[in-house]
Amino acid sequence: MMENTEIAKVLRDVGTLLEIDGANPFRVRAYENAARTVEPHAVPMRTMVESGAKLTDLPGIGKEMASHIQELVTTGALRVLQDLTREVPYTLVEMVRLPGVGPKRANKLWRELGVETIDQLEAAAKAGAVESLAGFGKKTQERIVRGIASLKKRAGRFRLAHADQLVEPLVEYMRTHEGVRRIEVAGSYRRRMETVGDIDLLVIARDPQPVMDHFTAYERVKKIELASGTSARVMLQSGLQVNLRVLPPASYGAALQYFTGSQAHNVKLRRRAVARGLRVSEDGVFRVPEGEDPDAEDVLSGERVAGASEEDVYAALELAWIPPELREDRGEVEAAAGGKLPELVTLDHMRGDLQMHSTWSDGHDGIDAMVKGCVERGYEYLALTDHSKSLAMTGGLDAEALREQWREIDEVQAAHPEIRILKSQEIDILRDGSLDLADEMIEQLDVVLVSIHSLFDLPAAQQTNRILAAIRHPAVHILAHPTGRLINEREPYQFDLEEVLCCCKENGVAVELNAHPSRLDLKDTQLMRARELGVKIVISTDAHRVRDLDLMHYGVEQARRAWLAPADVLNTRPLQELLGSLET
DNA sequence: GCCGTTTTCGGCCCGACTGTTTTCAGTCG
Repeated sequence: MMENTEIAKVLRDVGTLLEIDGANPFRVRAYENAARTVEPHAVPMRTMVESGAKLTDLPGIGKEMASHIQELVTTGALRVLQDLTREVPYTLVEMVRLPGVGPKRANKLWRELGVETIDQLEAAAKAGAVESLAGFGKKTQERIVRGIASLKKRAGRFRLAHADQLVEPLVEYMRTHEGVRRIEVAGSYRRRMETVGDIDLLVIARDPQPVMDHFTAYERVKKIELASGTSARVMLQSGLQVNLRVLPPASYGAALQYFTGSQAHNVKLRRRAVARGLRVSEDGVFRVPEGEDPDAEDVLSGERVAGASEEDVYAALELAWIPPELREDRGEVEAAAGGKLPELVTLDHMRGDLQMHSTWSDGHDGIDAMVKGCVERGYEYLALTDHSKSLAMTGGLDAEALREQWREIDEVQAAHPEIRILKSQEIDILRDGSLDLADEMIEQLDVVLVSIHSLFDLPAAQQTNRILAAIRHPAVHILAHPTGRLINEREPYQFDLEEVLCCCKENGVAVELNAHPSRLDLKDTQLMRARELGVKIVISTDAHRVRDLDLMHYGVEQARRAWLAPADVLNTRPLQELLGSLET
């Protein structure tokens, strides 16, 4: 059974292989477009196929794509892909993702050097065989080596949102078993880390075996790696490893605490326990009998003082319950001991979204739809931030187009007095730090958002100066996705973030926490630093369609990992207060 | 391969940068 993300991946891979093979570029794009439709679609393709829904009604899905999707859903494979991989090695798809390597170069590397895998490419590049190829050179070769190193660093980790898509149906499936009394996902997933390596599933059940059998029988399981007693480990078809532990009610809280981690957090807790004559394990909290070595292996000796719930585990250590997002040993244990845990921001605190796009540039939905989407989510305001003109590929707006857009905004605003539409633009920061819109236009915007979308490889000093110049523009309010990273895809550009944050502070410019799960930019530790410096922070989805507005929770989760309270986040404030604090 | 129609073909976001060239292909967003 395939999820939409997996179907999208297959379609995308077919497109990439066709591209390497030199196929018609528009045909290639058709596969990419189809993937972009399938991936975020609310209804699973398998449900649509089962119910006989017309797939060709979806944008970018014609007769051919519909039949591909049908085939994938029913057989789990795609004939077209199999045929194609007889022509072009499947592994070249991965190569194309390296910065500096596109379809043409991948083709050349393969045909002229016989390179098919990343490992072979690495060997060839390190041996200096790549630079001698026509169209390649020393710099490209070095770039490839760097790209591979970066790729290997993140091997096997899934973006949180990707993991969500795989884990949610699995949890639903597990719940359908009558023996499952309670189920929780622990680990880095529960701490809402930006990427996760594997999944830890905890289940309370009286009788473990039927639950274990149910788990290993999940149709998306590719391989059962281990299954005995009360624990199992499987590999899903997506490559995600999932561990299951079936537990008795009495130790559920202790196990949940233990398997949620982090390692560093748990070490700190156990140290605290020892100082109180206690021992914490995944089975519970125990009082160490007089004269016994607290590090002894026999974990079940001594009186059990806690373990059924996480709250009582923490309470036994004289600690308030600590939200999972904080459990990184960044001072949360000390804070919990001193009653100084922060009141963390929640989704309910958010009163508006300050970055989104419409069909005026590269968004999928019109202004009216986006506004209604924000109304439905209970927001008081939103900022419409279509791109500026130098981003030609997105259909960025020049001054004239922007004025036209304002007329439409005024109309939509008149129809929706219940929400305030803030006129804004995501203005490109040009090479020299100047902005991609005339000052007389900028001055008329309610919110001025600036960001970088070009020249990612400038030397650090130059990049820093470029950003500083933009921040110093007196009209600028928000620096969007400040580091430019794409999780698992692209490293941040090189610049001095500390200097930029200080400059934001001096100039009253807020930094964005871009909530899109492929960005989450700034990241948690950087946000902590921003907050420490007194820099204002906003959380925005960067939505390109109505559904993307729901990505706000990823931003909030990341903010919680950074200890942010509602007061630290400007768009938790009512409209007038927000506008006031953007100006100062 | 999709789409829309001026309805079964012809068009499909496009401009800039980089490193390789010696006038530009390939990559990127």
